Amino acid sequence: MSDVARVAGVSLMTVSNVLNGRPNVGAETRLRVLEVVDELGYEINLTARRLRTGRTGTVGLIVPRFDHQYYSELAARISDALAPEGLHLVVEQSGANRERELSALSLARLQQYDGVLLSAVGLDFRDLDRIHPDVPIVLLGEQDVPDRYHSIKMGNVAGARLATEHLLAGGAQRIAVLGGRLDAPHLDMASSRAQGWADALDAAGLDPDPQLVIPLEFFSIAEARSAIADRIAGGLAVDGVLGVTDEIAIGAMSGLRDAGRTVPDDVQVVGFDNLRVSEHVLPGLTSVDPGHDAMVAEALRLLRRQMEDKGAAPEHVVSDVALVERGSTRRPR
Amino acid sequence: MSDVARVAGVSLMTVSNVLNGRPNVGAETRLRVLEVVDELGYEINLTARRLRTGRTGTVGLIVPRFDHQYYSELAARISDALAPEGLHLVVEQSGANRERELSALSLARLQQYDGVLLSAVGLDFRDLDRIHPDVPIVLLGEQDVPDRYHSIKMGNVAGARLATEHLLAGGAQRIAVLGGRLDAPHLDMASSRAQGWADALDAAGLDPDPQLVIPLEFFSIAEARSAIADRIAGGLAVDGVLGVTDEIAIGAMSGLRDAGRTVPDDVQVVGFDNLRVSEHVLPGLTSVDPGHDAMVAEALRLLRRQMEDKGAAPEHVVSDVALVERGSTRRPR
DNA sequence: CCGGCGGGGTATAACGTTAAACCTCGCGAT
DNA sequence: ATCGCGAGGTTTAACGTTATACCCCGCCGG
Repeated sequence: MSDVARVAGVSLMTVSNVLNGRPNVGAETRLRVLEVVDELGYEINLTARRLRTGRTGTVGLIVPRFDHQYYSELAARISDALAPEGLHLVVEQSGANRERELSALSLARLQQYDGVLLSAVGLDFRDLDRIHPDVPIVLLGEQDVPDRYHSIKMGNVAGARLATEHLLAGGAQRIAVLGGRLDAPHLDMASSRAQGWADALDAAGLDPDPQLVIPLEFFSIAEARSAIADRIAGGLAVDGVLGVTDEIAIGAMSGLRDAGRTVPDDVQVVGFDNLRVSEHVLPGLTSVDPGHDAMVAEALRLLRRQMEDKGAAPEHVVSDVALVERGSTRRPR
Repeated sequence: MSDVARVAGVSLMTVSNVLNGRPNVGAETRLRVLEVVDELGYEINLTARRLRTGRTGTVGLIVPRFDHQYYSELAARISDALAPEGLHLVVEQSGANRERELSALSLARLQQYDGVLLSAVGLDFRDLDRIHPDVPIVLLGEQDVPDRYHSIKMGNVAGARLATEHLLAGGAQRIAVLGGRLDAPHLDMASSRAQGWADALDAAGLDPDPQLVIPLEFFSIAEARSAIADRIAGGLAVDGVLGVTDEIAIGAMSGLRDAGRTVPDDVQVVGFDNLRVSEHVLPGLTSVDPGHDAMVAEALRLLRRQMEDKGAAPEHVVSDVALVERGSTRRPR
């Protein structure tokens, strides 16, 4: 910048003023400066600007994995929603293991953003309590979180219940919850969706059979596929599967086919998340739609509120869920 | 940091030295400093460090869309590969439209990273020529790029040819290339894969029928699905489909089913990218594997080379492709 | 004719680090 | 006795911006 100033024969501040469109610069001067900028190929140093101003124009999104579709769709939605406001999204992967999660979460890293959207499944309360950043944060979450954070939660229990009721209405009696768990220390995604499943069965006067709760470690398609196929090969009787995510449900459909079952005639399948691809797999996957757009809109609203007013009182929003019926389940009779 | 220094009764530099594990700090002093750091909850300001040192420990990956699976899988792979080296990956979306692409590409933004992996489809030569950054860059690319950049290219032509030959071997005669185009100004992904298709047909003594080149705008599953269904409804005779990406091929399978065709009996389908999900759709999607791990490894090698030696001569690597056969195509007879 | 004011512009001091030079011991070798 | 040296530490000057205060000049109203 000082090179530009020298060549243009003005002061540093004038160059800065021109570049930032500030007033009190003469028209000729402005033109001359812009010319020199172009000529020298000068580009502003965002790091220095950030150090000086404290603003970055950048929002960070932290997700456990880039390659879980739910997160990549989320990232795309948020990025698109942020663009009109002149804000930029950058995405970081916190990773499966704790060490990397903590490193991504270190206050130091978070402070590089004007605001942070944190979608951290593995995270537990104590980690969150350790950090008390002055960066605006919104937790996008599946699990319960400390009250002092702003948060958007999915209607996990309600959605899983809706899905399970739909399976029951279609005639299913033995519904497995693939990827679920019942004994989690905190109410995380896997356990709250399993909870919705149990609630629906209870309400229907059925006993949730622990055998039908099939935990998964990585929540991947491949893992889900082999898990359900193995159980069936092991003699488990099943006529409905609630995948705790769409990816798991997609894996389940393949696994059921591996095991010689047809969907939806032998076994109905329903997923959770309503991913874009779910409409296009064969048969189309019935899924719980968590209201993506509303979640994103709310998340950004909470973020903006904090950016404008540091002391804004935490809000906790729970998104509405809805069931999207497709070919992997039978219409209620 | 100066607070820490004052409370610990040492100089700023000593605190800095402790925090960076530099020598020439006494054991007691080190301990005392660390205590105070903890007590005050001090966290280093990465922006200031970056301004001073010029290093960030961060690599940027710029992709057109987060929610195209190919890119999210790529991001995950790269992030995983970078972690052991103590480098951090952040991902930015350049977006579909030119304006946002240019903004993501502004030298200013790129300079925030120690290195940049650029996977920009929409980009044309002139954009790339405008920037001549001193940040190490590797182009991950589908299209031809200026020689002065380091680049990793997929074996697009070879892969598409392989796939088409496989369809021919399985007995297909009228093979559509969904998402392809032949008249592109530059050899981008869509046109180089279409080129491979044309090459294979030529070699087999068949005439590439322009009707069978079905261009797409967004390369989305939904678009592919309706495009193929519409063509078939319009009377197009087809017994093989080469989707230029796996997502397109997945859409094609749904569209074929919508049109009353079965896969692979009526129509064989093959994709390109070998996404994780492709193994698990029904039927399994035959796909061209572009050698993901090798590409990532090479990309990082080129990046490191530039980081270590600014003036390193540009290298251009083309990845090896391989066909992965699954249920969406017939075995050669 | 003077005071005030606004347009155009500049000088200076930060923002929070770290590289580099430098300082001061105490100790062992000469 | 002196020198060199290394361990432990400090001082200073950047890195590239921008906020703030300030300066100068011409013009307008009273």
